[in-house]
Amino acid sequence: MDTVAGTERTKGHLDALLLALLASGPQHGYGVIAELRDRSEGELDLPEGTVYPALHRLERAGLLESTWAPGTTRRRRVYSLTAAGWTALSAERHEWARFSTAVGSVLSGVASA
Amino acid sequence: MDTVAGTERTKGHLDALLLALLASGPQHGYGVIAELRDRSEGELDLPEGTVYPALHRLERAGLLESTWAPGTTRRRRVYSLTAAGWTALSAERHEWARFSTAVGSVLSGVASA
DNA sequence: CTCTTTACCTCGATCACCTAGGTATAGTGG
DNA sequence: CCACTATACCTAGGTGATCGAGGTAAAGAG
Repeated sequence: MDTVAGTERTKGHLDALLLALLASGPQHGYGVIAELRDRSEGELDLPEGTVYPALHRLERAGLLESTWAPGTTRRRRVYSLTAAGWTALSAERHEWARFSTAVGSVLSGVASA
Repeated sequence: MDTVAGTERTKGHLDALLLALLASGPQHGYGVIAELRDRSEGELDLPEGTVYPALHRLERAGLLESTWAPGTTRRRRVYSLTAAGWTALSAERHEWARFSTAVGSVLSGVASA
């Protein structure tokens, strides 16, 4: 079957995913993709063309910072959260909570009126 | 504050929301918007420019059918699920479950490797 | 008789995301 | 030693979902 991304959309939650993943520690682009796949049990398999530009954008926005990995054989740009990134992550988590609760209650057919 | 939609972010789950809402019974466009708002406690406040075209699209796709409400004073196009619509809803529910589980486990920082 | 609410509709812009393409290095099997 | 695969990075441009803005009309409220 189709994993969510690849054929489908990450649906506006890309930033949250990237920030959350980098909350466990610095990671480079290719590694981010792999870990996202692992943690979601294959469900989230984002293309490079999605992830790299997003990392650049988050860095420009001041939520991430990066350095070329020192002492590594292969060239790797390693990203980590800035203070602003942690704040943003917190906001994203709350938003996800609100959003998923809202969608969940509609999908499960809860009438509130 | 910002509700999720309006600033956007319903991204990709629109069909699921509309089908799920109509699963509780036939409803017209304006009513769909209002009920979505109620059931999500104001969180999902979708603009008409989003909902009406989506209903038309779902009808063209054979997932919904509509009639002009008989005996109503005001003109209302009432939508209800077709058999295909119920099937699609079931699929959408599963997909939401998989997607939200995946995002949830990334956001909560679960390492599976 | 005006204002607000209900109720419908569509065009066009925006922007997030993906596809497709490209570079280069390190390890592996023959 | 040479091809192949995996790692690792990157971007230009297309596409399509969603929304903003605008428009019509009838009904109830004041």
